[in-house]
Amino acid sequence: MNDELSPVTPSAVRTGTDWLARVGLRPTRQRLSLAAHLVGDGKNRHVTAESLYTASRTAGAKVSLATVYNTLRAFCEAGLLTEITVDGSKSYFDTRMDEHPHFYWEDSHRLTDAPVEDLRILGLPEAPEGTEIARVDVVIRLKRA
Amino acid sequence: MNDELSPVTPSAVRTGTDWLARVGLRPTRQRLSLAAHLVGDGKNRHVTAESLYTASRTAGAKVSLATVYNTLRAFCEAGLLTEITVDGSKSYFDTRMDEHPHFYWEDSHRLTDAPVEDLRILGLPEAPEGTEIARVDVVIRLKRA
DNA sequence: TTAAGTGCAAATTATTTGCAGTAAG
DNA sequence: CTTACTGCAAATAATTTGCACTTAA
Repeated sequence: MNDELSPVTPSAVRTGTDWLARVGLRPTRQRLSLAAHLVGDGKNRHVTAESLYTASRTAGAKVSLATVYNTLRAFCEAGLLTEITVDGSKSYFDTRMDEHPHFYWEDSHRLTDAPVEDLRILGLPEAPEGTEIARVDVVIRLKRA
Repeated sequence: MNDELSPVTPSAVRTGTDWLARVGLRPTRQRLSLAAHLVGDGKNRHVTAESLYTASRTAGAKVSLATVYNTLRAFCEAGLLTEITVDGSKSYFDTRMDEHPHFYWEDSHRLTDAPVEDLRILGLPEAPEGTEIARVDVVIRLKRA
């Protein structure tokens, strides 16, 4: 639920290491530090390249922004993250891999999980000929009341 | 359903003129030509700045890309269009203003209306304290079967 | 050792903006 | 006339890439 910073404890590093090992990604220093931030405390997180970069550097890690971009892409391709688009300008990355709805806070530009255990989408159309449904994205846009 | 080109007939121009008049936007040559493409045939359409620019020029209109961008933005602010984000890289603009789900064709990067009259979303969470739901976006991502 | 990963800086892509010229009311 | 609109070209923002260097296996 909290989104940006998780302390990079030894156990966080361990978790991150396993996370990478699971998909056969080479555990480099920077990947480990990014992984620790992403999954270190077991909670799921929503980051942008910029926010993860800032968080990592603040925690003392030495990574370049380009590597953060490349790493996020690599994690996505390996199936460790999902990319979510809500804002047009930037991409968000979510550590939670199952299909679930999001809150998008329009004023602060933040993305969080929507607390829904019982969301039901009924009457979903068939996928047209020759296609299949890859995913259904549900984004609940919130504005200040 | 068809998305890019609509013939710019006299009646299309008339429709476009009314469309602009409704929100008090000055009917300049380029706005009229873009409007004719967008709502000229009464069907709703999904365009990107680039696709509308190309379509307009192909039809002989003289507009600059910058003006297409500015105009799309103006139309949005005036409540004539909705901006939809699915792709991260580009923005799509929809002439249909009510809340409705979309198909996003991942291979061709096209956006169309999903044919659903009876889509029901149940169990939607409450908007958190101090916020209200601005809109719920549903995007059905299609991939080649 | 050796292919994969990293970090710059330069390149790309989508979009916005400044400002001089043009046209609508 | 007068203010809004248009069209370039230059500016910006997010992201990617080329390439020499480093490092995990």
